[in-house]
Amino acid sequence: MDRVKMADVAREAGVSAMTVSRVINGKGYVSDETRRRVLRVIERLGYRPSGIARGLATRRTGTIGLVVPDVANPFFADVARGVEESAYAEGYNVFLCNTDEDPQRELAALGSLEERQVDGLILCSSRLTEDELHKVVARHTSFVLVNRRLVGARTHSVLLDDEAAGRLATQHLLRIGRRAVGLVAGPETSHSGQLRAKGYRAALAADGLPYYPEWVRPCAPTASGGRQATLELLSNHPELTGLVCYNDLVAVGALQAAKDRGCQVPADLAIVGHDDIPLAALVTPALTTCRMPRYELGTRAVGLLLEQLDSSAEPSAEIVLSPELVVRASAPGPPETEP
Amino acid sequence: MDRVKMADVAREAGVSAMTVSRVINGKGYVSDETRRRVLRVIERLGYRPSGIARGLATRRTGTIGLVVPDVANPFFADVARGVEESAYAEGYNVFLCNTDEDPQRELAALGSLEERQVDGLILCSSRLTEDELHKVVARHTSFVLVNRRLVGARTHSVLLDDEAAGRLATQHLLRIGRRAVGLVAGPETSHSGQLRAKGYRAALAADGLPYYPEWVRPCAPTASGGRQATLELLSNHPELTGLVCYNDLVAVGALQAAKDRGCQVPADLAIVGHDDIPLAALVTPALTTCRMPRYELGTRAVGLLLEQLDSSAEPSAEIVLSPELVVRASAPGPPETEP
DNA sequence: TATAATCCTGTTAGCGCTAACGGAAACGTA
DNA sequence: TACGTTTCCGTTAGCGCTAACAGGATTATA
Repeated sequence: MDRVKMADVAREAGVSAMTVSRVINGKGYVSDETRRRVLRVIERLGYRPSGIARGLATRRTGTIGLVVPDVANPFFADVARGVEESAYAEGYNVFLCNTDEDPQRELAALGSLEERQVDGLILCSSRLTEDELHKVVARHTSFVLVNRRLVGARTHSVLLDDEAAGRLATQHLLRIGRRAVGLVAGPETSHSGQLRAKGYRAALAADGLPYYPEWVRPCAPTASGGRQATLELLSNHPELTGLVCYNDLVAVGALQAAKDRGCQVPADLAIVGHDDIPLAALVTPALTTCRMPRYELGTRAVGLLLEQLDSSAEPSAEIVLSPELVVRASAPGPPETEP
Repeated sequence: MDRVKMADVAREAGVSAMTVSRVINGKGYVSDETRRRVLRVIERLGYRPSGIARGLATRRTGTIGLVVPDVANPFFADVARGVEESAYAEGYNVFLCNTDEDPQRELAALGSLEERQVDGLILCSSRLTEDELHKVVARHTSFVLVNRRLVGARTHSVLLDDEAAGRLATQHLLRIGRRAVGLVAGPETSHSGQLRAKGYRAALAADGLPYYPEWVRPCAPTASGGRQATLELLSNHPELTGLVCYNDLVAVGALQAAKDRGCQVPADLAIVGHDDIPLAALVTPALTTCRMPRYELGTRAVGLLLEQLDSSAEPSAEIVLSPELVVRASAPGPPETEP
């Protein structure tokens, strides 16, 4: 039992395949009577056009490739959701490739998507070297980087202002009177982590406070990484009254470490995370955190990509999305002051 | 600048396009010398075959469609990861469609995937009616249902034993001496929820305990739904010493409700969740839960799908995956007994 | 040496659709 | 009425690859 082809519909409707194509694509001219006749046959035969054949003829597949390091990470899941819903609304389908944080997997996925002739590519938090990334970008006319910049390339990017996030988190602690504020910094190789640390230092300087490197600890980007780094920090520096954490997962580890040491949160130690993943609101005490608009990362990336598809030789564009402080029990806001 | 075609490679290598195809696909006979010459030209020109053209000629696209209700839900994210990694290992790419729990979106996604001529479809936790589902299945030769059964259809399914999960969770509480065990049941329309409730009742009966309907409360499948239902249960039935919860999110809500009422967990009230999402290990106290092998749901679904693709007219197969109890602080195990 | 099988390569037709163009009829305007 | 424009439909060629077959050369065996 073969699939119904346009030629089958054409024969039954007594028109050419090209007329059927015109009806389906709403192009050119078709009389109302002819259109009705064709649509009736389409309905009766249950015809569905072949996107494959269409892609070959038009050199457009109506697909977008999205490459993410780990779809089970709530951060990337939200980006994927943003991409998928925006793309779907514009009639595109998304090929999602998960690379398990492996650059080799990433290169393979990109190659595979090229063979499938996706109309454009969105590459999220790439783990490739700058060299590799330049080569990849050169092969595609429509490409958007998410959460990564590439200097010297005609590439669109959607970024998060990680420096502002680090500053905002630190400022909040300073504003509620915490003067001994440490940083659980995440992986030393993390570009986001470095920018958040820069924001931390900038907030201290803006308040005229000294920066103590011994109050800063790198860690794995996991709850247990955060727990361990916090235990070490608190045991060497019991004077700390606040902690800025690389992300919410690390902050949950810090909560656990505080409990391990009989430290009350927020009374003895106030804690601030980053990202506002769903977990942040569900732990006790709920986390104060810098919310990063992940879903919007996805939707804006699609926006940029579609602009590229609709026009040619655009100069590269860069969108930077700003964080927003979400105040919860782990670091409550300052007391209300009378106006 | 046009993409390099097989014909370009053929011209430079001084062979026909068909020989290039043979080299690329490792089919038929090609002399070593010719193969080397062709591969050199492929490398030099940076040729990548068109998967689109190949799909049209071979009627195989090397793609699998996966439809999930919410990719940001950790349950489905893990299924997606399992599918993607298994498929990738077999040389397939996955089209992931997110339906936002909307049956109309689901039907649209399925139609779209049909046009793209995916080689097979995996439909996860479908929200379609039985009628609708029958119609969808009839259009595809290769189809796998995940976490849903369809009676009267030649369809493969991969299922979770939700009844066993409910039984296991309840048995654990009974084993640690909790005789007044309630159930926060999740949505009344949830098939999984109904099976877990059945398992709860079976475990009570197996211990010769009476079933009290007033100890059972439906709720939304969210933390706040769980919190509210638990508050109501505890206020009407302060005699309860244990709670089985529909899933981990609902169980976190129950933790919050217990704290609201000054109830110590597990001393006054032991709590068990379902699914073992990452959150379960990160809250305090960490949740005892029934771990459902979501990643394996995905990998087994791909396995079944590939079997279908490799042979014809297979009878329908059904795989049922079993839960596993993960004991944590919210409901610790029984004290060790001397052998 | 004759025959059959294997190796190697090229040619042909087709997968299912669409861009581009052409021809005819109908319509609008001067 | 003549001319230009619009509407309507069909034909042609092609998108980039591959299944199937054919023809010639080489190898193995009786």
